[in-house]
Amino acid sequence: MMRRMKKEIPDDMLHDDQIGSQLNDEGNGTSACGVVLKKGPWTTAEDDILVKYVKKNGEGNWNAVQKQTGLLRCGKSCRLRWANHLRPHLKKGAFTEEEERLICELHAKMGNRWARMAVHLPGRTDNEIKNYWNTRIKRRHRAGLPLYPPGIYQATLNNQSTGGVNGRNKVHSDFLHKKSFNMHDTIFDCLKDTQGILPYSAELPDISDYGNMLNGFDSSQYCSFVPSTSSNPKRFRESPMPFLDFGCIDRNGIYPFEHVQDDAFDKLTQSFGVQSPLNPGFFSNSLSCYSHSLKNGNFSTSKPFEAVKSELPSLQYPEIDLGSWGTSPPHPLLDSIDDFIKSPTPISTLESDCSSPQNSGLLQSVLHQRKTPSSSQNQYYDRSSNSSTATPCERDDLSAWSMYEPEWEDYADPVSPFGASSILNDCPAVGANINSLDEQPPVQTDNGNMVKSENIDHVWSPDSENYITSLLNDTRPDLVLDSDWYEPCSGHDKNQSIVTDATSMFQEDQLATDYKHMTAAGTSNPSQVWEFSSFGWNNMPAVCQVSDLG
DNA sequence: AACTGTTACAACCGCAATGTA
DNA sequence: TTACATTGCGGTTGTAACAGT
Repeated sequence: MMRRMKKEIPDDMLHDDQIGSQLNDEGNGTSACGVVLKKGPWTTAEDDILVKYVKKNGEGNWNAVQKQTGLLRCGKSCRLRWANHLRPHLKKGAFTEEEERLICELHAKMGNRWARMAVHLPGRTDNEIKNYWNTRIKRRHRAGLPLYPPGIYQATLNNQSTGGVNGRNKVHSDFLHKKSFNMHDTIFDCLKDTQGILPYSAELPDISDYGNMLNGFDSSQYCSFVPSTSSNPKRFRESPMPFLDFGCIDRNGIYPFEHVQDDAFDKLTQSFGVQSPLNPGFFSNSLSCYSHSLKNGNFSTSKPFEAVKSELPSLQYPEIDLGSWGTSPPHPLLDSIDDFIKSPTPISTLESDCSSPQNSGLLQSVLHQRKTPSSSQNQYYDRSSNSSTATPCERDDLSAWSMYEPEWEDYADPVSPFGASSILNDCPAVGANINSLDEQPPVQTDNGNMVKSENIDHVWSPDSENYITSLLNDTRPDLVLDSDWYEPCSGHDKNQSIVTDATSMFQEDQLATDYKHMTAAGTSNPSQVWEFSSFGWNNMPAVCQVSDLG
């Protein structure tokens, strides 16, 4: 990676506008003593002051720096400067190949948890890693390459599948994580106004990622997603998904979806200025599917919404940390999905209205699409027949992961889920070397400069059926009781029905397309690019996380 | 040489978590 | 228990340096 050394800025080169305009921790650009604080690049003199202070007083109490030294920097800025530049044993310079590989692996596990990643890279700061990764994202996006090197994804899956008793649910959790649910705030606002209630957030499917999923299957694009309008994902985690007023839930815990108020969707549509798939018909019909399914399935004695939640295409619940399902705020509709999965209720009775040929289920639809020779993407995903025999356990060299094995559960990331299409698109090629960074080494240009290029020839080609099967086996072995669970009339009606019911509402490509348009129209910022086919490049979720650090 | 686009880096911002009086 | 301060984190932005045209 090309590195540049930034010039140190002498004291007298700072402009006036770099002084005092910063909002410090007190929020007014001044210190507690009313001193106008400076912002912008640090000077060597300031560094010296800070270093001396830390040597004398140790780290911490950063707000005291200004008070004791007169340094016109807020405590936060001092801490950052020290942590990222001044503290000893910082490793400067380009990342080594080993470090780059490690970052990829760590990101696959942790997502955008830079600070935790930095722990594994001595001398490197979270900021460095973050910058590196963001640059990598742009670079690879531009090159049309998958973000993760081959082997990362599957190895991660393998690890999580064997990484502990908690792996199952936690992986599932990541799979569904809300971070990938980035819907314009307007949705929340208008619905909140209408519904007046912000129901538990976990029940609603992530429409955006159903779109992602569909498009993800369909697209060779590696990833993309709807950008959040909130700059802080933590905020988004808290954003409920108030599509429904669960105050209407009946005493059996079943939500009568017919009660979804149409005007809520009208508002929603209006907010985006387009006719959207989020129209009343869409939701009421789709949700009614669930309702009927649940009712028909005699879910009243179980916890229907958990079932729905879990059996949606394992993809999106706005805020779910399966690792903490047991500790989530109690909701009458939420409990362990396993209760449902293990329910003695004959699954045949769960056949819903959605199980019509027209609504045969997202996964089935996707699989069918994959099987269709005319699929525009088949070329891309086709791979040798022997690849289809590969199982997660057979794939890749997992040695690179061994060092993290004991820590798997430490890196469950409720923030960085499996992305729907990320999962499906990021599948490494069979036999790919996990140690490969999927990048070409720097190429020397005519003038001798080294330019890092992308290997555009690399193709990740998951086998749809085996891949999804292994995926679900890895993520929800309790769900996928057999590898051919998705096969119609395979005798595994239960599983199929579950998935079918859960995914039927989003199985139409047009829906995803419409919603894509809707979201695009909904942004107030014309320059903001809304991508829908999968995850966004500037906010790539982890390939997987297993559990939360807690 | 001028311009444009990209990269790498530094720093800021807002928020949440944690600590403390 | 609560209010406030501090710390930590991740996203975003700004910009210098560089590459290509």
